Amino acid sequence: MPIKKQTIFDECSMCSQPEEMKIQMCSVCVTQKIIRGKWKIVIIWLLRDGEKRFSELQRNIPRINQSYLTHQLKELEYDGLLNRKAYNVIPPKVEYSLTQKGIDFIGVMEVMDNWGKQYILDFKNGNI
Amino acid sequence: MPIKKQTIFDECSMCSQPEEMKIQMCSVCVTQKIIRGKWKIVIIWLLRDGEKRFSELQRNIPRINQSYLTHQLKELEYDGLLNRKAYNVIPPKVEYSLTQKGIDFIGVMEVMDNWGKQYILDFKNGNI
DNA sequence: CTGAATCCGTTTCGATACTG
DNA sequence: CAGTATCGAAACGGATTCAG
Repeated sequence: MPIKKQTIFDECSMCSQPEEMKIQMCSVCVTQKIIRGKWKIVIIWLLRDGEKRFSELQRNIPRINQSYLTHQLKELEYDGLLNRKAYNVIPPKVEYSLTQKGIDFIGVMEVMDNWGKQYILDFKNGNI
Repeated sequence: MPIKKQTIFDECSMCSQPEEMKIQMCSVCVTQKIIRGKWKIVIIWLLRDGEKRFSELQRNIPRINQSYLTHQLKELEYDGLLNRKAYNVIPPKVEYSLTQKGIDFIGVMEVMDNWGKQYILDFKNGNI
């Protein structure tokens, strides 16, 4: 799984369309791509309190497998949402933390949280 | 692709975990699942001004194929974000519109839009 | 016009084993 | 401890054909 640069910028679904079809979606699409990975929002959420080591993340996301966690972290790093700080020691030690952009993203997740809470509530009350 | 009921409620990635690992993620996960489908946010966005016919949606999302559009619409309908109104005429006529829950979701997308705009800006300025 | 059904390639994700 | 490498299953999504 080679990742060289931003993973979310390849192309927006709409912005390659003819002018009359273009809608202001690119920015929403970019944001969507950030969180399409199954575990990315969990990773960001776990890092909101401060930096964590690889193994801490792994412990807190029990059903993720190691290689995929690495992959998701790498994508988030290349996309500029988190910092990776590797200490040159044995055994290895790597700490991940949110960048400013990652911190800002928490705001998006809070809105998602609100909407989702209400959705779940309505669902339980049989309104959906 | 059979869809019987809510597509996003199967289970949250985290809430089946032991208590000490459970984090308040379910509501965020639910919201994420709404928009994981490649075209769902575009569909919702296109419907924000009012109801549209199937063919209008198809015209406005040129690169989607018909059967997949049907599928995405069905999921959004079952998940309670949009209404499907079928007229019993020939040729067939079906109109889609947002439910209240779908309208509320626009708010989430606006926050995503803001974050994404800033992200794109920072990217263009070489800050990412 | 609005689907349904089928086929099929791609991407995502999980399991496992190995490395410095 | 924090990765790589490899394999395979499952989900996603596109193309095509058919139907009322």
